[in-house]
Amino acid sequence: MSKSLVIVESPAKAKTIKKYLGKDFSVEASSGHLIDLPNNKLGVNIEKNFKPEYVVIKNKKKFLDQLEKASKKADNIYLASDPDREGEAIAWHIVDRLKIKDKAYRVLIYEITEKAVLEAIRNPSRLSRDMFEAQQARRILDRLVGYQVSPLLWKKVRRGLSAGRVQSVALRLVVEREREVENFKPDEYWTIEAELKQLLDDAISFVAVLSKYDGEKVDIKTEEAANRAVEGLRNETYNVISVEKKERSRSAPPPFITSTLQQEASRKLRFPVKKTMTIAQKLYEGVELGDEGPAGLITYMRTDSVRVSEHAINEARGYIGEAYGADFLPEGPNIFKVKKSAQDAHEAIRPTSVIKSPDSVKIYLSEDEFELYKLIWQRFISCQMNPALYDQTTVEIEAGKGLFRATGSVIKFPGFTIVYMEGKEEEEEAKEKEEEKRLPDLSEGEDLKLIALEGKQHFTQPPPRFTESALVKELEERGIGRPSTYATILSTIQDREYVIKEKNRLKPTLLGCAITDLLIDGFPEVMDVQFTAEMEEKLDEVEEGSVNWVELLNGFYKGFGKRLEQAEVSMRSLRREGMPTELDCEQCGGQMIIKWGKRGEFLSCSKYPECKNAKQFEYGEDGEIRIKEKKEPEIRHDILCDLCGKPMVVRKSRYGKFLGCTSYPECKGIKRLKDVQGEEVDKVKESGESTEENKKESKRKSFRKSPAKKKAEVKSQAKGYQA
DNA sequence: CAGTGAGCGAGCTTCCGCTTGACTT
Repeated sequence: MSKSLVIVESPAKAKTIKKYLGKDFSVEASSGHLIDLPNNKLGVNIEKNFKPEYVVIKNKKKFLDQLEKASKKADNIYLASDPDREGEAIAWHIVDRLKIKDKAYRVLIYEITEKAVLEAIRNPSRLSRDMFEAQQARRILDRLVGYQVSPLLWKKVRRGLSAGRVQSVALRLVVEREREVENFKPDEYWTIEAELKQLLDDAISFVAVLSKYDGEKVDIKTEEAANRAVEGLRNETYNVISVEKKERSRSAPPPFITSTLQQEASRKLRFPVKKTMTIAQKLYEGVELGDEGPAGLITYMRTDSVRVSEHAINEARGYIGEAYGADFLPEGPNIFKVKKSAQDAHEAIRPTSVIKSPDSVKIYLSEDEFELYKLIWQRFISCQMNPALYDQTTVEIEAGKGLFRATGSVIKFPGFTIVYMEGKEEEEEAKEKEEEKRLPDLSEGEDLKLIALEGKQHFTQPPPRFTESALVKELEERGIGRPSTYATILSTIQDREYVIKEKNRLKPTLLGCAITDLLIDGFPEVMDVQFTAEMEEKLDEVEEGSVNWVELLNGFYKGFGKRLEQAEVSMRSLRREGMPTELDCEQCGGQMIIKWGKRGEFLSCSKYPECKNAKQFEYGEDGEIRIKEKKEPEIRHDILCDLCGKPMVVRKSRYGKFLGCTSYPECKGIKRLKDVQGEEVDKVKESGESTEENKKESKRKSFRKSPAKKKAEVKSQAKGYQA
């Protein structure tokens, strides 16, 4: 009997698939990519048709060795990495490295059900060079941008900065939103609201809003105009002229994909994007369920598709029929359309088994795991349920020249909302509440009693800053970034101090704004939000075999290479000009800017040389700038240097204070404080103080580095001490 | 007890997209 090896990406997936296949199959996982461009250099030979240099990724050698061992025992090797561009490249690199072309087959598994897996294994194909080359082109393009523009920023702005096709556009979106907020001029407007009720004794009141006056749409800008309108309408008769009832239905939202899961977990559970992904990973990999043993509770959490396996739909329909009754179960399954740009390699995020209701597994989960699982479970069940039905009533009321309007909405049938309601952003939520008010049963021609009539002042609102998940939504809609990278994009732009979180919303720093402006100026094509979409179109052509991958890169580099050369000379140097800050100069009121001296960054007045104010500073927790007041050295004109006769100055060392010559380093004259005038030696006190000194010492050593990197250096130093 | 300061400047930073353990603190 011949032995077969199946290679997948995820170890959790390997475990599941193993159960479906017989003992003639062994299943191994690659744990993602094994081969990549080198980390420490460009690794692309631009002159030689962009020839890439491939190396084994650090820490991945053992996975490759493991695969090699397993492949030697196998007669057939099925490469079942994910059925998308990256998966194809993973497969290609493995075949290439292990030299197993003769016994290698490609297998495309779209859903992890027994039936689908067996069928996929039964229909193997060959690897696709075109698809691999599309991935290679994508990879090289990103490398060319990232590894050539970033060094430009080191040179022009500050060390450690970064730029890239994805992160720089994400940053741009945040910066542009901020500018919309800044430039927003709130407009005043007024609404006229009438509180009315029927002429019956126990009638309940409702509110109608003036929509037209004298046949014109209401547009009131000032308090005076509002008062005039109120006065003109106060003594009119309020008469119902039309009552319109309409049935409205709302359909269930599709099951989760990565971006929508992140949004809902953020709105409903207040989870940051990263937390959502960590918990989802845990639910996917498996949770110990008492006697039952470990089980993966959800399908794969990094997906861009709303597709659901037939098996899962049937299971959900069975559950809905039983738990909620036939009224809630549609005649056929609800099918959702997969976005055209989706790679569709995985199913939607759903429970692996609907039977495992949130409550039935609650005791095995942490609070957060339970909440996220409940969210995923409910969303999935609800997506196969009937729409909710509402009765919406619109009433028009005439009062002299004024026409008032009131709307109300009553739920008739809850449908899917009995299980799950989609979360709303604060702004939307307020609006919806307005619309969901009840109206009394009114009839045409009926006169109403006016209880109150008043003008209400409003202001138009600026667009809100992005939350983390709102930015992910925006990126996803524009096809920028992938489910596996959304969380890292957010950390990157925050780690670089391009963006900070303020009240849970993303706000660009001055550095972020400055970098964005430089990049838009120097690389307008790459910074265009359309760039990725256009790149994807061309990658599709490479996949189809109609365009060669080198051709694609040539086309891109023709313009980009020129931009690089240009930017090298013409990009503004913020190192020279100074980086703007929020701080004002205390001497002349001008703006303080960060400049670069021989000793690294310092704060300088932008009016230099007219104003010579300068300050030392350091970066605090959130990248904010903390001024270090520099003490003027205490010059002792009464004490003179033994060697050259100049005055001496009190200096500090790690051992305490001493006197040094003012003309150091030309003159190295030194005196001890206690030797002059019998003064007390200002000794450095106990150990606590001296470690404080040591800290300062190490900080100064690394003050030229970006704060994010400081941590890394402290680590490597600690290692050095131990060795 | 002895010794201390300032500054030069080597080598380093970085991308996007797959995936998890392997690290110390």
